[in-house]
Amino acid sequence: MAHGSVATPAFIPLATKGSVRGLSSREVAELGYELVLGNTFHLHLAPGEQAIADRGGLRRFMGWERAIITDSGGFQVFSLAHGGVADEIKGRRGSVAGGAKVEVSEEGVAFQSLLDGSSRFLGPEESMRIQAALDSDIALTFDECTPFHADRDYTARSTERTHRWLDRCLAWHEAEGPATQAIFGIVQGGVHEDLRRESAERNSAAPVDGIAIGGTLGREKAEMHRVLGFTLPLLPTDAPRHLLGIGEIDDLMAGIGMGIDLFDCAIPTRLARHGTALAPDPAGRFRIDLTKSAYAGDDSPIVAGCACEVCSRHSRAYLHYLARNKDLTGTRLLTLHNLTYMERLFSGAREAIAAGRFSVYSAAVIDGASPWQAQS
RNA sequence: UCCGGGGUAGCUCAACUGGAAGCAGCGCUCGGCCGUUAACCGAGAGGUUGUGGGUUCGAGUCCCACCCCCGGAG
Repeated sequence: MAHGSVATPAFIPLATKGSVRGLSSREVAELGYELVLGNTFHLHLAPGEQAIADRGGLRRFMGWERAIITDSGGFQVFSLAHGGVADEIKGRRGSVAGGAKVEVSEEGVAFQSLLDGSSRFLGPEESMRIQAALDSDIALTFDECTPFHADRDYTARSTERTHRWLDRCLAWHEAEGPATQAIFGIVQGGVHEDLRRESAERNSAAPVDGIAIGGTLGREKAEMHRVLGFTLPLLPTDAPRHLLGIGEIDDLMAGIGMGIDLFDCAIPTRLARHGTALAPDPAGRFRIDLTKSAYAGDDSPIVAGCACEVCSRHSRAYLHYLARNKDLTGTRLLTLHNLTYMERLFSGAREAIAAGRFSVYSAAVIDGASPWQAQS
């Protein structure tokens, strides 16, 4: 890649709107990350791709010297219609009303801007043009994220359309896109094996540099594992595989075990802003909610033995106090811890893989060992 | 001491001329958060309306006394 290599498997922090929320780009680099994910949709609405291009592209704009991958915006447009994306994609009924007008056609997606209500349109060519202007190292093709509640017939037609969009993205990129920019296709198909197979074959046959897996992966973790289980073997082994949006620790271990190279997720940064720290606690879903009053007098660090700045200097009591007060310093500290923890988890996985003992490492992590404990 | 204003949920406050005490904000407790509409969202608990009398079918609302708080005057 033009701006550095990425050791895999890797976790990719989200910089949706051009920043890893709460941290400076220098801090993110110092944590060891080599790739962050920006978003076409958000950056198009504000400040606009032209403004970013005028400032030398997204990397220079946000002061990040390493590589950037940009999501195509398909998922975001989808979220406009469905409101609570997580609820919809996992088959729950969303609590937040969607409401925004979104019309999907063969051409692309017409919608109203959340910022000013203006009419907007995003299609394969627009998405690729914007990603070219952002000058990301890796662009994702424009797709429709199939909802859990879509029936098989809709999912089939949607996936077919996403494939036609894939061709249009590649055509635009070949004609006008930056030669240095890599392209990842996206496998859709919902939870249906035959549709996933068709989509995997379609993407594998296309001249892409990597393949991402998107769309709903089912309601339960077991179903996600099932879908990944029959999808991954269909992908070429010589190109990076990116599982979009998945980031709970047990799922990451499972995904790495199945051969996924890249993961991006809002969890470490969002949970941090909501007062929750990542921790080696399977019973607590690998989270510790520091806003709970139980931590008001807890002098221990978030995770004993964690070498991060936060755990080496601050107590749970202090972080509890900061979180209760919605103090920005608390937000930053928890973000630093969570991203440090996630990177430790992945560097541990890389070492374990190199040593041929990933299954042991993974089992230990899922069983409640910290990354450094699982390594030994 | 006098005049005025005020005591309703843990806090700050709602409740037209007396008619079932509030979808109130904050806080608290619990849930949620997975290609970020998210420093966010949802649910719940919580009141003998300062105290004691009185009028009334009915009083947070009116009357009397007292206790606190705020402002002003002496």
